[in-house]
Order: sequence, then structure tokens, then C-alpha cells
Amino acid sequence: MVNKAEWTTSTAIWSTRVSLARMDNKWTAMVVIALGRGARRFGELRTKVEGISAKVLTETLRSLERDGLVVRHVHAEMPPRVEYELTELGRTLHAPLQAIGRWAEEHAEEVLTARAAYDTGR
Amino acid sequence: MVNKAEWTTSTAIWSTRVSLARMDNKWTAMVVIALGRGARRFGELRTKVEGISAKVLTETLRSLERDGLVVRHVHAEMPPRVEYELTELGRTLHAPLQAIGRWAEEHAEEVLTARAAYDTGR
DNA sequence: CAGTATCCTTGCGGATACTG
DNA sequence: CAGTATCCGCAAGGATACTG
Repeated sequence: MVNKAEWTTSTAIWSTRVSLARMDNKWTAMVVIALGRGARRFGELRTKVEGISAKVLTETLRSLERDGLVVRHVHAEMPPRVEYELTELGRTLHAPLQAIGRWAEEHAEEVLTARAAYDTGR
Repeated sequence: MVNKAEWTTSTAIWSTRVSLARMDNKWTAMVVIALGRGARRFGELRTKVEGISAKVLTETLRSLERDGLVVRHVHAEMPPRVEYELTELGRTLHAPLQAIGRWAEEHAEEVLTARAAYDTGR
């Protein structure tokens, strides 16, 4: 969609849009990946996405809901049960994000090595 | 590489690794995308990645260099010319990141619409 | 041109306590 | 269980001025 020529002149546009992809939030990507992999309940997400606090998870889910990437299902029970689900739109984002996750898995070692070399060397 | 079963038990590992993918830095993804698309000089990146300050661009490039994703070429000239280039490793990250960028391009409208609906509705 | 050097503000997000 | 409500520290990163 964006060719070389367009790219040359429409920088402002996509810089805004990439931020729309929510790269700005530290946790968003991981929450979406977790949801795509089948985690649904609040507590489930809380443990899957290791290190996230309840407060931040709530905020993250709310903003994903606001952006139409996630739907929230509240079951009127006691104790309460709430399930989150990726929307159609959310699922389209899941694939590319998962690719990033996979990249991290596969190249973590290399990054660590490079980092150590950089720190030792100079 | 990570199947459903592994995923269930190895959460801690990949949460660390995803952060290694540098999702934490607000600008990293955009800098890598810009580099992959051919931007090379400091000033060029500065204008392509709209809104980034010189300070932050420098820091971002340094950390990418440290992680072995980018190499820095200094040309001993006056005025100085410095070119940045994705390494082999950096190029492997470029593809998935570009996919995210493309997603943002394609779905920005939907997100904006959902957001407006959410804000108006409730 | 390609950075450094400082200063300073903002807000992310951690910790903790409480509730329907 | 699934959140809210507060309080608050700290570091990301913006603004500005200067340099090899």
C-alpha cells in the first residue's frame, strides 16, 4: 500500500499510525498475544503476562476495548467471571505481533551476545 | 517453536524475550522500519521518524547498535556524514515490524471509528 | 551535519489497600 | 474473582543551547 514514492512524502501519516498500533504501551503487545493464544479470563491473563499489575492490565484491556480490538464478556455470577476475546480486528493484529514474539524467541541469544560484546569491547 | 503445551508453562521466558524485541522503546520500531526502507543518514532518519528528538534518536540508535541490529559508519569528511545500516540480524526483525506498520496503515480508520464510538456511546 | 550536555516535566506503572 | 482507588517514584524523553 505504501510504495517508495509515497513513503518519501507521507512520513507524518504512518508515524501516527504506527503509534496507533499501540507500540507505545509496554504491555499491549503481550496482552494481545496472550489473548490470541487462548487466555481469556482476567486472572489467567494476569499470570500469563508475567509481571503486569492488576491496575495496568485493566488499563491495557480498557484501551484495547476502546480501540475495538477486544470485547469484554461479563458473566453475572458469584464469584464474578469476566472473559476477554479478540475481535475480528484484534485477530488481524495478532498474527504480526506473534511474528515479533517468535522473532524474540529465536534471536534472544544473538542479541544478548551482541550486547555483551558491545559492553565488554568498548 | 513454542507450541501450546510449552506456552502453558514457559511464560516467564518469553515475556523477557518479547521485551528484548524492544517493544519497550516508543521509537525503536519506527527507526528500524525507516532503516529498512532505505533511510541511512542521521538527519534523514530524524525527518522520516517524525517527532523524534536528536537526543532520543541518538539513544535509540546506540541501543540498536549495542544489540547488534544496526551498524554505524562514520565518514571522515567535513561536514561529517554518518550512515546507519541494519545488520543481518536487524533485517530479520525488519520484516515482522514492517508487517505491524502495514497493519497500522490498513486499520487506522477502523481503530479511530471504534474509539469514537466508545467515547460517544458510554 | 551530527551529534552532546543540561535541565526539567510528564505520566507510566509499581505498591498497597480496599470492594461488589 | 475481578477489579477500584490512591499515592508516588523514577526514568523516558522534550526543549534548549552548544560543539567538533
